[in-house]
Amino acid sequence: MASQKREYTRAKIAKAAKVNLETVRFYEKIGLLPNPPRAANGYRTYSSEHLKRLNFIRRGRELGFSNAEIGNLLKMMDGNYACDQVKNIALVNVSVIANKIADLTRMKLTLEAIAAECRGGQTPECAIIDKLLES
Amino acid sequence: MASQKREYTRAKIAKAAKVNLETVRFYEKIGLLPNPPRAANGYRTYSSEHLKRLNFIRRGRELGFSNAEIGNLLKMMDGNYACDQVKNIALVNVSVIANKIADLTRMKLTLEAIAAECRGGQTPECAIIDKLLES
DNA sequence: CCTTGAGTCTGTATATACTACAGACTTTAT
DNA sequence: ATAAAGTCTGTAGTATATACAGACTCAAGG
Repeated sequence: MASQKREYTRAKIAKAAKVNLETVRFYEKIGLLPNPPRAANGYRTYSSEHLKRLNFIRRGRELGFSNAEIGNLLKMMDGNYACDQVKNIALVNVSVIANKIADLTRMKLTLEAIAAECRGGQTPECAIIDKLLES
Repeated sequence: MASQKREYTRAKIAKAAKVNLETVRFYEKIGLLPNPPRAANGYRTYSSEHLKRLNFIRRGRELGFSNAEIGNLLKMMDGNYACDQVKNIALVNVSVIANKIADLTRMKLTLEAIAAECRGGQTPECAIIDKLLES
């Protein structure tokens, strides 16, 4: 018995999946989360299937997948997928992340170097401004 | 003689400052770049002052400053500024960047670990999907 | 039963930082 | 003279949400 057949309101499922209340509706709008059935009053009624999917999305986001990539992973999950394809998407992401880290590291070093030259204080001369103005 | 009193069209200044043509107009719209005088035909005529500013903006962006922060730096440059304030902005940025690097590093390690467990191949079971579905 | 507060509904606006396009006009080159 | 290239404006789209207004419904207390 993996998950019980529970029902959730939007606020409840948002809390359970640790995403923002409005984000749930947003994911429905962009097709990541299937539209839940509505009660007689028009209120959405989510199931544990929705919760599982929302958790999947959140974890994917935490690992740096774009919503489009998560959509692909979900589509694969729903249809037939080969492990190869999934692994490929993951590895592409690893290299994208590696590039971002390299960029940020370069930025940080430069910024630290510039800031270190700055004497601070109340003087109107500033090494940082000078550096940014350099031709 | 730092910079000659040259004039530039939008395409020319964009190229000279290494920013996208449309981005120039965008920076005017959000107030980072002062509106240039217009020729009789309505065309913008930029000066070397504009080029200096555009270069400043680009370099700032490359160092991870937001447009709002660059706006502050430019305002300081135009008025009276104290080196202290500038340095502060720079150092706040260093720590923001450091946090981003830490986040990305964590993401990358997790993703690599998950991908390493994946046998690949054409099987429909996938350690990556399983990991994302984990409760 | 009535009121009040909380929850939900929809559509739309905001934020960041651009990029792209349509339709009209001007300038430049052949 | 004509065609290509550049410029103008306003607006829409990208990605990823978040927030709000105004209407409606529901649950609890007196």
